[in-house]
Amino acid sequence: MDSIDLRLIDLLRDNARSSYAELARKVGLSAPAVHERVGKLEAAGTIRGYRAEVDHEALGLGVTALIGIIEDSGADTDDVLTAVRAMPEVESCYFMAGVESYQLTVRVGTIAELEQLIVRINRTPGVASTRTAIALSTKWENRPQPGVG
Amino acid sequence: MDSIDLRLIDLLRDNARSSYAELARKVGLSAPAVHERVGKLEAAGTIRGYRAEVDHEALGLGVTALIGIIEDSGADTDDVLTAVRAMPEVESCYFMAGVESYQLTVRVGTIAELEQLIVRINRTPGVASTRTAIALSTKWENRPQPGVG
DNA sequence: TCATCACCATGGACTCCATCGACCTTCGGC
DNA sequence: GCCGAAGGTCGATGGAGTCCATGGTGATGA
Repeated sequence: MDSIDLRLIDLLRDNARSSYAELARKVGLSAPAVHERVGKLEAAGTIRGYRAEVDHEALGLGVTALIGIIEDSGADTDDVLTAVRAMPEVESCYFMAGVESYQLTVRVGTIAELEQLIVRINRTPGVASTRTAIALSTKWENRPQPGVG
Repeated sequence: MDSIDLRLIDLLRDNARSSYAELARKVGLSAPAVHERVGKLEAAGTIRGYRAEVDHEALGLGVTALIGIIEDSGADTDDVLTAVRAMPEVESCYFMAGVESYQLTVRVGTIAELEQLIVRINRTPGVASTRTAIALSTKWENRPQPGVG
């Protein structure tokens, strides 16, 4: 994990479809060398995968919301987690410090669908209550942190 | 935008480095046809880009937090936004409905750095107060929603 | 200080892919 | 029924991906 690895990571976070030859030119190595380095970063889990970023509105998922979950005292946390994991609308899920055990990022097409999702989460065993905040607009998302990160 | 486009999007969200030939095999078209479809999806903005996903802990950014910003009454929203945009630690930024105008996802290396970041945000003109919640663990992030999205 | 070992980059070779042009099919409108 | 547009397949070619053998370099230990 040296500075060349970091540059490769930066380049791949900027454009994951760059060819190895292009990466090699940019970092000043040969293509096989880059190939091996990237392979090792993948094997080590430093690079987890490659994702296309989409325009959610264009795909009919124009409503983004953040939902905090407060658990029942004595609830089995794994049950809540399993139930939430089964909901495809939940894009991200963090286990939090504080009153709200989980913080979710969800994406749905309409406010009506959001309502149904909230109802479903509230009905989940172990969930005491939820708090929902709706994103009116997304300024930016998943912006890579250059240099290190 | 037909079902083949949606499948291509799903495949690219799963692995953005798939070759056109591989995508072609999976959707039952020729490679040039897939090439043209993907190019159109990119040109239309439906596909915004391709990003490598990294293990943030491995890169020394093990602390994730969510920060809500309450603005001063009468503050210029653009000033706050510009200031926050200049902070590389801020990975995502949503403009929200509710008391907290902005919701940020931030990533730093240590709690000390988080403290400094919060101080910096609080000192930003237009910011009345902030509310920070720390993620103890990330259950999942940026999970693609299959089928549509 | 020198020998040894392990690791990594290089360069070549071979296979496969990206991509362009030409032609074909299908569908809508006239 | 004909024509044009859109979008598909096919074929060719230039370049990329990837494997392998070789050589150089830095660290370790005697």
